[in-house]
Amino acid sequence: MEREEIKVFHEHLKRERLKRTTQRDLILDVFLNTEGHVSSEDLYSLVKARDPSVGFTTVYRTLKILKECGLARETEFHDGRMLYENDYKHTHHDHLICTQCGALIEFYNEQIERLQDEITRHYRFKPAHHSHRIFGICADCQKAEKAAEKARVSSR
Amino acid sequence: MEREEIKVFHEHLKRERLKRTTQRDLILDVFLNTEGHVSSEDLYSLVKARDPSVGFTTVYRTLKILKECGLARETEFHDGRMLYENDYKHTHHDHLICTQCGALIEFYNEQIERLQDEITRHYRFKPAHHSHRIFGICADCQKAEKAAEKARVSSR
DNA sequence: CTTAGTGCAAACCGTTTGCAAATGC
DNA sequence: GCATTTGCAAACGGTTTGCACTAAG
Repeated sequence: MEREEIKVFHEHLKRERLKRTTQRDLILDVFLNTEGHVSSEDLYSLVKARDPSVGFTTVYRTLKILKECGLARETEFHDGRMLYENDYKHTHHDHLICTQCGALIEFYNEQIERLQDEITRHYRFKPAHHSHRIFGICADCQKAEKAAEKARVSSR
Repeated sequence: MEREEIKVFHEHLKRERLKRTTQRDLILDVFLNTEGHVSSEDLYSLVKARDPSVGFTTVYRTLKILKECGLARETEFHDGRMLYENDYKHTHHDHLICTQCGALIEFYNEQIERLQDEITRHYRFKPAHHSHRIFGICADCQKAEKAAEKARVSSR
């Protein structure tokens, strides 16, 4: 299963006349072993743990390549940092983002996707990708808020 | 009509125990006279034209206040810069963003809005705002691309 | 007269770049 | 051998902050 992603990567390198290096192979391998969303720093420290000689710059540059060949998907969250997730043959989804605790909830809605197609067709716009994020307070944080409120009232 | 926005602003200042200053009044006034999307730099130079003594920092800080009281809406575009638009009693819309020329096409879709409500309700998520952006190539740039392609072929 | 706001410069932070040395092809 | 990649350090660009000074309430 992960073989396939490695193949995609190597074919992309060949197609673009980029070189296959031990660093790039390592970074891909580490990336494929992550779950969910990782920042470039996260990835860097994971890579560093396996080979301390690898530089930050190389991680960045490799992430860019991973994006280009569709292996990584980049999403920006509420604090302005970018997070990456494995995107190869992963079902597309968008995000609810809790601005309090940073929680990420994935959602997918067939109808919204279809409506988007309609919209782009209407404007003769050739869509490449989209970013649909809903910011707010997650269920847990709402509960915590209510509990805090209660405590405040009873202590008066 | 713009009176109303000024009132909203002054009431927000009072409510938050912030002070009304000539700079803040000026920045709001300049902002209300812009059309469409402006960057903080744009706004800064417009403000500067009316009072060269105003600093960048103050424009930033005031934009933050304008966001807080719902007068300005901040959207991030493809190059990572933030653009601001007058959001007071303006009908909500989202954006198609041309990654080639930077063109912004506004769209609004009632059904998508409704589906979003359904989704947040399902996750008991309290939505504050959303950002729905579709990136791709606008009709004009597609035309230009095709024309360039044609020229390339015929010159062979 | 007390508190908040201003403008400046410096700090910040994630990202990008210039470059000499190292590596892949 | 030639071109690309690497790691480092320095640059970048938009934003934020510390601070002495100024102005609002």
